[in-house]
Amino acid sequence: MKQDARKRITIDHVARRAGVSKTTVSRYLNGHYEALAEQTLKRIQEAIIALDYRPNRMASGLKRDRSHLIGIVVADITNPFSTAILRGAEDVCKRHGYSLMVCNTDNDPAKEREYIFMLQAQRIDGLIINTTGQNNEFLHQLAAEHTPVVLVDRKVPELGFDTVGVDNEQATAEAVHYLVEQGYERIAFFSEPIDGISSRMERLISFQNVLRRYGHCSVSDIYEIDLRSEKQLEKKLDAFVHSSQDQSRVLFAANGVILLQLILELRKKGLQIPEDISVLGFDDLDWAPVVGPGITTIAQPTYEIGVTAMERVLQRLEGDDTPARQISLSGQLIVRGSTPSSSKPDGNGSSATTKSI
Amino acid sequence: MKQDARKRITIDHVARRAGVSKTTVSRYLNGHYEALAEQTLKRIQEAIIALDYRPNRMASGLKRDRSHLIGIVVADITNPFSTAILRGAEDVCKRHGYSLMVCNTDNDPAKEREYIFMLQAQRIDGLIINTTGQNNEFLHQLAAEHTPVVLVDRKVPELGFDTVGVDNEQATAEAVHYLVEQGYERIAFFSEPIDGISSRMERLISFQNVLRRYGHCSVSDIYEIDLRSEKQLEKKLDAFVHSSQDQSRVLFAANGVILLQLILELRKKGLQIPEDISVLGFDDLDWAPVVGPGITTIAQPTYEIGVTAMERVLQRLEGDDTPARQISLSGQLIVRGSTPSSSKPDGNGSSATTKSI
DNA sequence: TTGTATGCGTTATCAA
DNA sequence: TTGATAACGCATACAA
Repeated sequence: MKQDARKRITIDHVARRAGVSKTTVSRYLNGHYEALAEQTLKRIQEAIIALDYRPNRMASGLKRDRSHLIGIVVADITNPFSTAILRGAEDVCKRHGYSLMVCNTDNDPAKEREYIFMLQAQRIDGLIINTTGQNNEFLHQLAAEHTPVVLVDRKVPELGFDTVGVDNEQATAEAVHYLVEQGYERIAFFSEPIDGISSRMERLISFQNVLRRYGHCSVSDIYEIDLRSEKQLEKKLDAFVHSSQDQSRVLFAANGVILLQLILELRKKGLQIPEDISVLGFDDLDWAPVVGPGITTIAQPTYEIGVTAMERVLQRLEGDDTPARQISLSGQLIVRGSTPSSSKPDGNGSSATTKSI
Repeated sequence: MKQDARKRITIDHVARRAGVSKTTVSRYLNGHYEALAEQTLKRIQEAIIALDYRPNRMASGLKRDRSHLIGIVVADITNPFSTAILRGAEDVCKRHGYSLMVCNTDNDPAKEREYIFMLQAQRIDGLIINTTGQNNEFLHQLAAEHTPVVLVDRKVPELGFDTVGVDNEQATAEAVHYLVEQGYERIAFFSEPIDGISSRMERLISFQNVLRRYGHCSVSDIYEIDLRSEKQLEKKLDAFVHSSQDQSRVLFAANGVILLQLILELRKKGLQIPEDISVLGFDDLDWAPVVGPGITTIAQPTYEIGVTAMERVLQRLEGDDTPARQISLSGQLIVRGSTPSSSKPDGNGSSATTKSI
């Protein structure tokens, strides 16, 4: 019935051709060279090359209960933040002979759940996840099956998993501190909905803490934007812009997505950066230097987050059963022209200063 | 020896609990409801839920020679062009119960080869690849094993595979046509190294063809830039800038990466867009509207490319064995302020006109 | 409508 | 140093 009668090459063919048993071939495949006569070793090598044999990972996976697959679940694969993490994870993965299964949830808990199920069905060996926080039960299940789970960007304390992300508290504090010192009278915090998302929460809290320490009036200039609804951003930005008429003011964008949306909206309104309003954003996107006078940003070590998360998974896989670790990598404030000192309304122009924090 | 003595739930457990044989359970799992008594069907359902059973895809995959895995190999996963494709492919994949294995090659043929091997080992059911063109032999092998392969963005005629991408000829022609009509005296083509990469080649050829038709002098203003070498872009941009002193001029960036690099370099030199030099880029990146006066771009239907490629794979998987198809999706010229009519050095400001091509 | 027996390609156990 | 044999979890031919 099948088109091609010639079956695929299996370990049996290799064994036959090398004149040994498949056990012996298997030993070779798994690097037990100590237990092989030089003669047989060579014969096996030759047979493998001659037949162009490729071991079947489904078979060995079934037997050993190891798929060599690592799942990675991100909120939005088109977000540069996610892809940088992906790339970091991928590089490490490859080096260790694992492959990545990538899943995109759009922050939808239902989609996330479906993906977790799929990944479980594939018997992934480990999982890196930027979770919505709504599927803790299923994540727990994974862990109970001894599948290491590492959370990136977002923490869920009750899960007790390893966690990797930027140090939001420090990075935000540094940036807000800087803005206050630049003399801004009004500093607005724009974020996607906080929900229970730890990274957003941490940034908000740090933002408010710093302002409170300074006795700054902007403690309540907080705007949560659901980008799925058309006009929210426009309205809320309007509200802030009008309420801060004639004051020196700056927008703190809590992530790269909201940063871009804010800049688009400012442009639509004909507001100039920084003449009419200043801007600072979390996430140092590649276009930040070329928009307006250059956008001041907080650079996240996204690639390293991916690398670190993946390394954590591999360590767990190798038997590390020390308590869960919360790993925070530090961010870096990159000052550009979008946040000039508010007394002297001009500034550094296109030069960029970086400041480790 | 193992930590957890409780083994995983298998089809056997379900069978036992439901009081049937595993054959029957298997029938249920595969949707052969016609062959099941309502009674047993219910009992099986209950057992599955009670035990929270998840079929093991490695096992079923081994038996059926189907992994439910689709490989996707891209040159650079941090490039928005790639991620948009990824997202399209992913959406379709998910709808059909497949999962994506994502691989990143950095345009390195060696890496590409390693990944192809890995994917073969995992017995992927299909492959979408943005290939370097240096591993045709191995891609052929895959096809010989009846694994559908679909090429995105780059064609390799001798491979005889399905192909999905933007219509480079049309899109480029439209854009160059537009630039000529805007009255530019010098139009420079900047691209990453053409090598044998079909999409780059097609854009170049179309570029030159249009200029020739017009008897335009810029037919040889061609610059290939290897971005891995530090100063190449700077030097070549310098060369063009100096050679076109006092002429109206525009940069045609053949993809999004080179576009951004050009803009960064212009800024470093203190050259204004469009006062000192105009710019047009292939790939409508999300920041294009907010850089300078807005960058005129060619929008590629990247998401649709991903969707279409994945659909092609699935069709092949379902037995479609019609001849290979070359699918070209049309691009869209999006006119913004970076390419004003060169006679009247001002223009549309921030408004954008789109023009289907 | 259901069950028995066999095999998918690999690894692990045990014996030689 | 090597090999025979029995799993791994599932699907299928065939029988009942």
